[in-house]
Formats: sequence, C-alpha cells, structure tokens
Amino acid sequence: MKNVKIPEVAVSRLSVYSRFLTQIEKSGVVRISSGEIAAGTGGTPAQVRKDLAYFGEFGTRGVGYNVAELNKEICNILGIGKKWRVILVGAGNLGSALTQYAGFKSRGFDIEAVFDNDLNKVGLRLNDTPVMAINRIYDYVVENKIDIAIIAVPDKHAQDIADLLVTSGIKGILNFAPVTLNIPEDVQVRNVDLAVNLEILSFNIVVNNKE
Amino acid sequence: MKNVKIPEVAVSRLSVYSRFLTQIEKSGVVRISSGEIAAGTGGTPAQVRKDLAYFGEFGTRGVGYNVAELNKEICNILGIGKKWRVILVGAGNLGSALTQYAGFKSRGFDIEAVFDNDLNKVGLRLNDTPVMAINRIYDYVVENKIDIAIIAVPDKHAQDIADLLVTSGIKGILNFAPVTLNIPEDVQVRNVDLAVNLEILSFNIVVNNKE
DNA sequence: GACTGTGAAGCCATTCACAGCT
DNA sequence: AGCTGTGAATGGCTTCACAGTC
Repeated sequence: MKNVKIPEVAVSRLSVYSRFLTQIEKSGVVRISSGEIAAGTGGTPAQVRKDLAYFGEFGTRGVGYNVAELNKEICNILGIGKKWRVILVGAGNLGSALTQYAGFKSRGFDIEAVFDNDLNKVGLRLNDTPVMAINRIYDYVVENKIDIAIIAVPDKHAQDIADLLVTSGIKGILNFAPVTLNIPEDVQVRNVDLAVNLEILSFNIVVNNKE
Repeated sequence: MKNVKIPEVAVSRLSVYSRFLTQIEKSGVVRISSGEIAAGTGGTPAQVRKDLAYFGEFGTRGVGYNVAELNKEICNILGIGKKWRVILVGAGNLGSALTQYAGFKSRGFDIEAVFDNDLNKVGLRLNDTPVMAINRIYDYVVENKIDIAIIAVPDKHAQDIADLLVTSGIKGILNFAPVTLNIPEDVQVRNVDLAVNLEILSFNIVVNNKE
C-alpha cells in the first residue's frame, strides 16, 4: 500500500463503486471503464481512477477493468470479507430495523447479538438474533472478541454505552444516536445522523428555490 | 445572505451545532463561546466562527453568542420551522422505524403519510401515520403540495419511485436505498447509505491496526 | 484508437493570526 | 482581558492533460 494519506471521501466512494460492481457483475458484464463506473455512481472518470490509484493499479491501459477482479480488490481494501464480529445496542424501532437490514448482511456484516435494557425484550429473538441484557455487554464483547458495535439507543444513554464498549475493547462504533460521542482516538467512530441529512436537504431546497 | 458558495460540510456542521445548542438551552445556559460549541460538537473554534460567518454576524466580540438567539438563526438558515410536508415510501422495517423516529419530529419534520405496495398494509396506521397504496403517490403529492419524500424501498424499486416522485413535483428526496438515483438537477437528493458507513468504519479499523 | 495511471494545476476548505469590539 | 469576525496562508481534494500501454 502506498504511504499517502487517503481522503475519507475516497473510501466512501470505493464503497459505492463496489456496490455498483457487484450489481454489474450479476448482469454478466466482464469489463468496465472508469467512465462507465463514473456514470453508474454519479462521479467523474478521473476521480474513479484517482480513487483506485491510491491503492494500486487494477486496470489495463487501453482496455479498462475486469469487473469481478476490481470488485474483489476493493472489498479487500475496505476490509469486507474479514468476518467482522458485530453487535447492536438498542432494540427499539431503529435497532430492530438495523438488525434485519439486508444491506449489512449482503456486505458481510452480520449482527450476532442485540443488547437492550428492557427486560421484556431480553431472551427474545429479533429475526433470529438473540436479545441480551445491557449488563452482559462487557463480558460478551471480551469473550467473543467483538470488533464493531452499532449504537441505536436514545441520546441520553449513548455516551454511557459508548464508554462501556470502549472499556470492553471494541475497535469501532457506528453511532446512530444524535449526539457527539467522546471516544479515545484509537477507537474508530462513524456517526450516522438521520436528522442532519434531512436538514441539509431542507437547506438545499431553500437555496435552490431562491435562484 | 452573502453571495459566497457555502460548503455542504459547513451546512451539516450547522445542523450539529443547532442540535447541541438546543440541548444546552434546555440546561439553562444563556451565553456560549465558539470554543465551547467546538468542544461540544467535536470541531475547532475557528471553524465554528467561519461556518457562522458564511451567514452573518451572530455574536458579540469579547462576549460570545446568545444560545437561544444563535439557535434560532441557525434554524432559520437550515429551513427548520418552515413546516415542510414530508411523506415516506416503503413501510418495511426501515420505513416503519423512520416513521416513528423521534429525531425527525423533534426537529420539525413530521411524516404525514406512508406509501407501500403491500395491500395488506394499506389502510393500517403506522404509529398514527396512515399507510396508502403506491399508486396514490402522484395525486397525494400534487394535491397536498408535498415537499420532501423519504425513500425506504428495496433497491430495485428505488429508481421507479424516484421517477414517480419527480414527476409529481417533489422538491427533495432523502434516499435510503443503496443505489445511485438518476434525478434531474432541480430536485435535491441526499443519500444515506448505511452499509457504506460500516465499510468506512471497517477500513478505518484496518488502517488503524496497521500503524 | 481507447483507456489507464499520474504529475501538475486549479480549486476549495480549514487553520492561522490579528484587527476590532465589549 | 476576552472573544468574534475575517483576510491571508496553508493544506487537501479534484480536475486537467498527457505519457504510457494494449
């Protein structure tokens, strides 16, 4: 791997390319050019090539890329197929939906346990995934070497849960609670803020209508 | 408003500031500095000031910002409180969760109708929101002047739904389907790709462990 | 001729540092 | 003295344009 700092946006685009390639691959296409990838993912050909160039040379000049091969390379880069061990905290509406979200499973992220503080839910199964009590998180994460936790609890509990997960030795947190978590640098965090996205949309609509 | 192009990241940060200020306001704090906002939202003081400066002068030199006032200004900028009319398409797991998501309602985005192609669901209510048949989307959007639609249908149907919404005259689309939608430029789109976020996290964990 | 890979240029966002105000 | 507002400097991402390869 080259020793250049890779922009996070480039990584997110790689993820989109991979999704597109997976779909293209199914339809039987073998070869593809940077221009076609760009057209299918809403980017530019130069950017597609640059993003890939951060990691190596995957194409053939004058020809293009082999769809299956390129997709495999990108999956390697992203760490897909590493068999990540994932848990989810918060069996509310959003948590339940995420537990059953096909988009995670199909990309190799399989949630193996759900934790909740509602004892009525503990012991049940959420679409085959067992629901356990919050106070079992620490032991479970340590014993099963869990890599990633998805936080889908109400705002007020998010930081406490995050602290607990950090103490347990979690490597990454995907946070759906609309709060800024305080997390040590060596633990990776991604915030998915649903309301923020609606507000950006709202802003863009207003600006667009003014022109 | 100044005639400078505003970075979209700045807008997303404004949204986070606002959320933070709302919370701070509740706890009774009246005045706040850019440094405190930065500390509470994971940014830098200079960036907070710059983000605000795109839109005007909201603070007092030597003093800071009035929490309530600043929050109101930001809400105006973002178009919150404009009484947006919002519908959701796709009453599956994710769609149901989003319909009941408190983070939307508390920020002024109230989903008023849900559409689904499953006739068993049509006529029911999802947490008080009526579920209607997909073929009623066009009329409903036109008659009720719907501004924003949230797409939470399976990938394969997303583009068709998007086309239908565009034809109906929708202004903005928040898309949860993991596909790149083809939409005319005057309609605003935001993609929330849940799997992409997990994949970026996965990438970051791998990179972090190599160092 | 077609398309990749890449240095260089251009553009945009962030950070710095300080003038201006309270 | 403390904090905002902002031009200038820096840093980073994107686009350009072309050499290299098939």
